[in-house]
Amino acid sequence: MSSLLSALNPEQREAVALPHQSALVLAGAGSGKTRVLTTRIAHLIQSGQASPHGILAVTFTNKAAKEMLSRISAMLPINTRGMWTGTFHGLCNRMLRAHHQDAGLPQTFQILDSADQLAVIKRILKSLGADDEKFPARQVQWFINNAKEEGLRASQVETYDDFVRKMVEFYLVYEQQCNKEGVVDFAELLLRNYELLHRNEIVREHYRSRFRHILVDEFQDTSRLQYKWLRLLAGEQTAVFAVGDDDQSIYAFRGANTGNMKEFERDFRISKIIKLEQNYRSHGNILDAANTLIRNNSGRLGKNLWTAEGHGEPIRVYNAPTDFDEAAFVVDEVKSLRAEGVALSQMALLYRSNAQSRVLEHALFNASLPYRVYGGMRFFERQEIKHALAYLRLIANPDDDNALLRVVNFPARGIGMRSLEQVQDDARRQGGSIWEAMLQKCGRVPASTSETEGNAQARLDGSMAPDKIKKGVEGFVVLIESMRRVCENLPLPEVVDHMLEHSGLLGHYRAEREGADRLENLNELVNAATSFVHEAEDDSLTVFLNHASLEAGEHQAGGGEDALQLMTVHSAKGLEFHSVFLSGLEEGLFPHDNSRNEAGGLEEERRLMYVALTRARRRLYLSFTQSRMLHGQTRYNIPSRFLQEIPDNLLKWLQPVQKARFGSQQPEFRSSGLSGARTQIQESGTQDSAATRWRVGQNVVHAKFGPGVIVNCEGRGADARVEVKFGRAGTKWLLLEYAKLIPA
DNA sequence: ACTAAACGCCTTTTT
DNA sequence: GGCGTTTAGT
Repeated sequence: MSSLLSALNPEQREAVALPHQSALVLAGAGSGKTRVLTTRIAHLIQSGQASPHGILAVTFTNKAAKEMLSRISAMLPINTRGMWTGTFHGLCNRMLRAHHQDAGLPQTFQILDSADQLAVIKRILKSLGADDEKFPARQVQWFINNAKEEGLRASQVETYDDFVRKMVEFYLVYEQQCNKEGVVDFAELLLRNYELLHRNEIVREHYRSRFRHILVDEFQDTSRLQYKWLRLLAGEQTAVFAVGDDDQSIYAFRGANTGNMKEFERDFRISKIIKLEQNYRSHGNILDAANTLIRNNSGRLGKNLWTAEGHGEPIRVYNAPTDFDEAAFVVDEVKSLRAEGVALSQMALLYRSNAQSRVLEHALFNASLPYRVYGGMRFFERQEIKHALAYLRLIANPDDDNALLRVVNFPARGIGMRSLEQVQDDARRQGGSIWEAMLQKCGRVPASTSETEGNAQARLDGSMAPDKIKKGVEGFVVLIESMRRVCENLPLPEVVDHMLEHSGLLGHYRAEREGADRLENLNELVNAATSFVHEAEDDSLTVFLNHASLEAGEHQAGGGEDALQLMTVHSAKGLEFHSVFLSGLEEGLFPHDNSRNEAGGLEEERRLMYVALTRARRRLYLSFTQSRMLHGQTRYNIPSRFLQEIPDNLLKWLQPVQKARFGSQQPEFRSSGLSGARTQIQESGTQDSAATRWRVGQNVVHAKFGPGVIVNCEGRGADARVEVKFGRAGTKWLLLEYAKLIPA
């Protein structure tokens, strides 16, 4: 038997050694999913069934793609060049670039990230004079992306009422604008490529005969369009090897469709689903918690993880009074874990939403613990970086209106709203780009009409001071032109360098009080360009800019060091750590309030919780707070229902250290373990119930509504009433005289 | 006419 | 805390 296969368990081996046919592998968390995928590829190559050239592998993040490649290289002494690996978006980009003409795109087409897209939409809405109360830009963005996800162009969307008609109108203008500027958004990458394959038989057959093996990681997270793309790309001779876990589907909000697994089974005539259920990652208690929790979901494909390891440690639960205390608790535990010899990089702090990271970061910073934040404000999404990228985009293609508008007056160079609107109007009238309009304004176009145009303009806008306008605009035009000229034959890092200095960005941030971080980031951009030149096959500016759009999250300053890992639960998927801290387990936060209205929202939140739990190998901390500062307001919360879905016997409740002297107690808890912990804490503080007046933040139990927390107090004596937020019954005002509230 | 400071707004998760 | 819009100042 091949040495590749000998290290696998029977199910893994079966999957890896499958003959040339499509297959679906249902792989639980920590069951060796990536291992199966990479070994399969290595096996295909080693046994001569495929060459790297004939393999296409789709992953969900760029990180995963890199990981996959490095693991394959470790198994086989071959170069993986020729193999196509990457995200759906990355692969589509690659293919579109190779066939830009067939796809109707300029060679240097640029990619809009979500923020760019939103900016374009806002601009359009403004120019159309749309009512932004009735048509918020976000909603328009959502509408457009959804339509694209459905595979629909503006002309194809069914307009059944005025509202939709309006939306479609925006969509249409947006489409035209993007085409004019030669930019594509994320959804467009997929749709364009789908249309290309659909329409163009030559291209389609080319790739069909080339890629006889397609492997898909995280299949449960594919969207409808992505699935349709796969189906189009896979010919009769193609074996599609899909690996996924329906319990870890956490991207429904961006179109992921677990139903694809069932469709895949049918469309690709899958005879047998291989299930990987042995978990090699976590100890028993952690796995039991995850299994019990996820059983509350309906419609699962069914799967139960088991481990050959022992139960391990109990799951530690901590109830903090405030988010501040929660962070302090995490810091303490991290310190002692480190003292026990656990590397910081083997500890993760997970949270539901990015906003939660700040308190944690603050505490870690003060404790001088090195940490690294993933996601959140990504490197390529920082404003100074976006400014810099905008200049680079203009160097690559000055017709990029979006980029131009971003930096035309940044740093300030005397181009105000007035003159901008003018140039924009001109551009619209002529159907050209803003850049072209600017060139004309400055009399820089030798073309036939330029002179008369310029004069006509000046007359039209007689009320303005044309000289002044021209001055600012002209300065900008000269700047961009000179940058383009100088950078034409410069290597990429020097282009960046030159741009940073001459655009005035460096000067601007040097002069700013709080500009140090930004300067550092800009400097890091030069480094990013340098390493890009070393790694990429094509190191042109255009490809670098694409890289920046598609891999916004990958790059970060200060890698290398042993540091604590901070990230959202979403970005933790696929990773594992010795110890995991999951913070903010509160109703409204996790599960998040916004998920309540969405169909299947709660179940998705639960899968998210499942993902979080299964990241831990050895130790797992769950924490929640009674009050939390969020968006500048204090919120009072009750513990997450997910805590109650974990069996009590797996949990160990921790107490604030300063209370320890009271305690013989490993406290005994009532059936709901939750209120128990709090009782304990309160009793050690103020035993007297008379002394504890009703106060905001107080946890209470109501006979009918169950547990809740006081969020507001009002009145005295007989009129005294409190506003209580209940877990199940919502928020209510209660008269203290009548409502039988019990302090919890 | 342009800039900078001040105010009110929103804030889930990501390619 | 960041954003876009409004306002006051040059």
